[in-house]
Amino acid sequence: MARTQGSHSDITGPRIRSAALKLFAQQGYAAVSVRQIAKEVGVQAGALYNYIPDKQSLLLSLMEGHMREVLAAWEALEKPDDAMGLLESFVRFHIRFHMQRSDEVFIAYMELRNLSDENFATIEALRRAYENALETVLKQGVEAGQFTLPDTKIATLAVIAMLNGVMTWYRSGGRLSLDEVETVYWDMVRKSVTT
Amino acid sequence: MARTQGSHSDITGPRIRSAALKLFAQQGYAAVSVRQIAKEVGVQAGALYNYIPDKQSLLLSLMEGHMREVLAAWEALEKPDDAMGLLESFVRFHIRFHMQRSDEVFIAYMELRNLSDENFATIEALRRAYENALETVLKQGVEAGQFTLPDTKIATLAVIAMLNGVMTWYRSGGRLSLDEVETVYWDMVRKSVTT
DNA sequence: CTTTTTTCTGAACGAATGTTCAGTTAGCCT
DNA sequence: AGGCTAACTGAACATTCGTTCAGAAAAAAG
Repeated sequence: MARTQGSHSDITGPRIRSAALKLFAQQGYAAVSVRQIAKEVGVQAGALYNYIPDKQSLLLSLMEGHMREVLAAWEALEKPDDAMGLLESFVRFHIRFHMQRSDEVFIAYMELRNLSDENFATIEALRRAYENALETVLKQGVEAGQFTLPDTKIATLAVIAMLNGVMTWYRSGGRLSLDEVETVYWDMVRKSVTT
Repeated sequence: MARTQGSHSDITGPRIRSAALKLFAQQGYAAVSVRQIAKEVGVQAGALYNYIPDKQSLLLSLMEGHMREVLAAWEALEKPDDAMGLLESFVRFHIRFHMQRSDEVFIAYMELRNLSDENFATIEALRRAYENALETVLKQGVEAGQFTLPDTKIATLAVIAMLNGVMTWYRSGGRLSLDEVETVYWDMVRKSVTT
């Protein structure tokens, strides 16, 4: 056997990415073998190398793609002008967007240490850009006198950490709807940044 | 060569644990080889098996030991009676204790997926016990009318996630002292649970 | 239908993995 | 001083790892 029936580059490529995404999130980059990914796709290990230079590049590509999508989605979002409305937008956006892509998020935050120095710097810069989006909102609110924060940098990291916590426990179909969860978190965030 | 100069069981044992702890935290359980740990200790790979049954047991032992220490330290802490004081105690305790053991914390939260089902259940139960310590405080505060929370379970997870965020960025010798960081976080937590 | 190109197989590579164990030596006990 | 035992070495085991590549088969092009 060689080329199989119905085999196409534009189908196998994405399938490799999504299989790798799922497995990396489940077991971790280092614990997943190339052969495991190939098996999930239904192909031999060697075939992957028509699509990726090596395993590390696959990881980088997944992480970079995700980070750019988050940033683009936030940019594209219609936002109110005032700081309070902006912060609520951010909280709800963050929870909703990240819940839909829990695998990507998990990888982007957990596999940083498996990146080479150069690749790490790339991803780190993108993450900083996203954090800056939130810090900008917080700063605006502090200047307008709407928020009371001793340190917007710490507050930024604290809020993001808090929101990311959702993904460790929330499962759709549970006790609360996603909208209810958003509201609960928004209440806590709002109170934590105001007096 | 065989037994080396100055070799002792009561020295090598702990050294294996601390080397493994450091390496697992840095690179992840799956990415660290038994030979790597042995090299850090200054010993051959086979020697480790005088101290551990296998690699997985070493991971479990590190995680379980850490979780039990956290629980014991919280139990042993002198605590005030009122919910507000209790919550502040918890926030400051959590940050201080976990900052001193960032490697342990990182492993305990990140390597759960590398545990067998049985071992996972063991660790998960301990983690639940710690979360319950916080939830008990929150419930007490809600009953006393000091806290306003729609859902103590979510609030528990949100607060812990927020506090754990410290460890991703705080480095001693930075702009803020640990005490200042504690205070900033306590302010945010306090405001988030009150009206 | 024939040729070319794309896509994949299957085998192979050296290196690294976790684990076992017979043998060797250092430190302790008498 | 000599024997015993605890502590370790070094080699070996079968697997598995990421990666390469010649060749085969399917699809596309002519």
